[in-house]
Amino acid sequence: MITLSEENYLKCIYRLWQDKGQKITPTAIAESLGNNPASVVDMIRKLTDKQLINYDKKKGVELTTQGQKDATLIVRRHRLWEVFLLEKLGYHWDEIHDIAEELEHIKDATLADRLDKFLGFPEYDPHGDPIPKANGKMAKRYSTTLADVKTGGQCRVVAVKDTTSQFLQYLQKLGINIGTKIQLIERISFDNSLVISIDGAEHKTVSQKFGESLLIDM
Amino acid sequence: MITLSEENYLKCIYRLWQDKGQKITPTAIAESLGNNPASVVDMIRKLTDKQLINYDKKKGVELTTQGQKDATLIVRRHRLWEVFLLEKLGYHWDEIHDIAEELEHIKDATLADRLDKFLGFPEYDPHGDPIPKANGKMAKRYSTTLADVKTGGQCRVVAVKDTTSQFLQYLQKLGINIGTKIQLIERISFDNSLVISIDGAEHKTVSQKFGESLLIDM
DNA sequence: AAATAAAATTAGGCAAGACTAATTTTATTT
DNA sequence: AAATAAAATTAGTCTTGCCTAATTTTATTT
Ligand SMILES: [Mn+2]
Ligand SMILES: [Mn+2]
Ligand SMILES: [Mn+2]
Ligand SMILES: [Mn+2]
Repeated sequence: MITLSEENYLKCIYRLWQDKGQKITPTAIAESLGNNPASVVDMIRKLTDKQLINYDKKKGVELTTQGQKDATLIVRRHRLWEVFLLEKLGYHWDEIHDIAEELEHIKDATLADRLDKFLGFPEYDPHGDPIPKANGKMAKRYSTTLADVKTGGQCRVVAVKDTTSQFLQYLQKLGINIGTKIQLIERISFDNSLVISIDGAEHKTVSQKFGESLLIDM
Repeated sequence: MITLSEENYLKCIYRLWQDKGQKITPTAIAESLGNNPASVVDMIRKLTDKQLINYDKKKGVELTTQGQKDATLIVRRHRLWEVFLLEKLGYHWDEIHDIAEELEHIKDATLADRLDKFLGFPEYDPHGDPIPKANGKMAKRYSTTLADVKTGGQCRVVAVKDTTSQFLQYLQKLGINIGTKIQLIERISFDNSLVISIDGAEHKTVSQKFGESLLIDM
C-alpha cells in the first residue's frame, strides 16, 4: 500500500521530471514540497525500497516504470476531481487545486474511471493541463510560455503553469482565461517585463515571472 | 484542527449515542472501531482536551455541543457522498460506504453545501439514513426493526442498520431494497427466526440478527 | 464478604513522517 | 590546489495513532 505522503512525493517527482527533464535532487524536491531536505532523504529511501523510484547520486531521482504508472494515476485523479469541482460544483479555478490535492488520494479501483465517464472524458483540466487517460496516455502538453513569444506576436492562452490562488486571481483580475488571446506589444529590456494587449484591449505591463507562468499556443 | 482519526472516533461516538442512548464505554468504542481499548483511552484524552467530548466514569463518554456539531457535519458529508457515488457514478449500495468513509474527511468550507445542492438536497442516503441539513437538523430516523413486527404484520423497508457489504449483498440476493414490502408470516420461537414474504412472493426464513438489521415502517 | 471476572488504565514500545543540528560529501571560487 | 560554499546525509527528537503486557479498578458471582 502506498501512503498519502508517498503519493504526494511521487506526484512531486513526476512534476519535476515533466517540467524540467533535469536532474531531480533532494533539494529540488524539498523546495517544491516545502519540506526539509532531511525528510526528503528519508522518503527517498522508502520509495526506493518500494521500487517506485531509483536514486543515484549522479543521475538524481528517477521514477521506475511502476512509479510512473502510480504517479500518472494520481495526476489523473487530481485533474478529474478539478474538473468535477469546477463544472459540477461551481467552484472557481483558483479554489479547486487544494481540494483536489486531498481528493486525489481517495483509493478505489473504479472511481477514476467512473468519474471520467461522468464528466464526459475531458481532455484537459481547468488549468489547461492534460488529463491522463486510463491507459496512461494523455493529450499534448504545451510548453511555450508568453515569455517566449516574440515582440509583436499574437498567441492564445492554453494553460497556466502556476496554480496558486494568487496567480489565478491576478489572471482573473486581468480578464485572462484559458482561450484568451494576447498580443505581445513590447519587451522591456531592463527587466524583461512584458507589455501586452489582452483580447485587443489597452496595454498592460506584466513581469517576466508572469510571462513564464502562462503557457500559450501561437 | 481535527485529524482524520479524531473525526472517525467522533463519528463512532455519535453513532453509539444515537443507536443506543446508553452509556458509551471505552470498550464499546474499541469494539465498534476494531481498535484496542488502550488506544481508545488515549483518544478520549485527546478529544477531551479539545473539548469535543466529556468523559465521566459513571456517565461514560458524552459529546459536547461542539462535538455534536462536528460529528453531525461528518455524517452529513458521509451521506451526501454516498448519494453522489450511487446516483452520479453508478456504484451499487454495497460499494459506497467504504469510499464515503474516506471522502467524508475532505475539508472545505463550502464543499458539503455545494454537493448538497448539486444532488438536489436529498433527505435520505442510499441506506435510508437521514442526511443532516446544513443547520444540523435532519429528517426522521426510523427505529422499528423487522424483528419488532408482530406476526402477520405488513411493513415497508425504510433503512438498513448494517451497511456491511455482506448484509447488503444478501439483501440484494433476496430482492430487498429501500421501499420493499415485507409481511411477517411466522416467528420461530426456538431461535426467533422469521418467516417472511418479500413483495408477496414465496416464504423465506431469515435470522433474528437479520430482522434486527432492517429498519421498517408499518 | 470473598472470590472471580471484566473493564479501564498505565507503562512502555513501534512505525510514519516530519523536524533541527551536526557532519560529510560534492561543487565552485579564488 | 586550497578555501569556501552548497548539497546531501546522518543522528537524534517529536507527535500521532496505534499496539501489548501489566496493573488497578469496578462489577458480578459464589
Ligand atoms: Mn495530495
Ligand atoms: Mn490543475
Ligand atoms: Mn472515515
Ligand atoms: Mn449510509
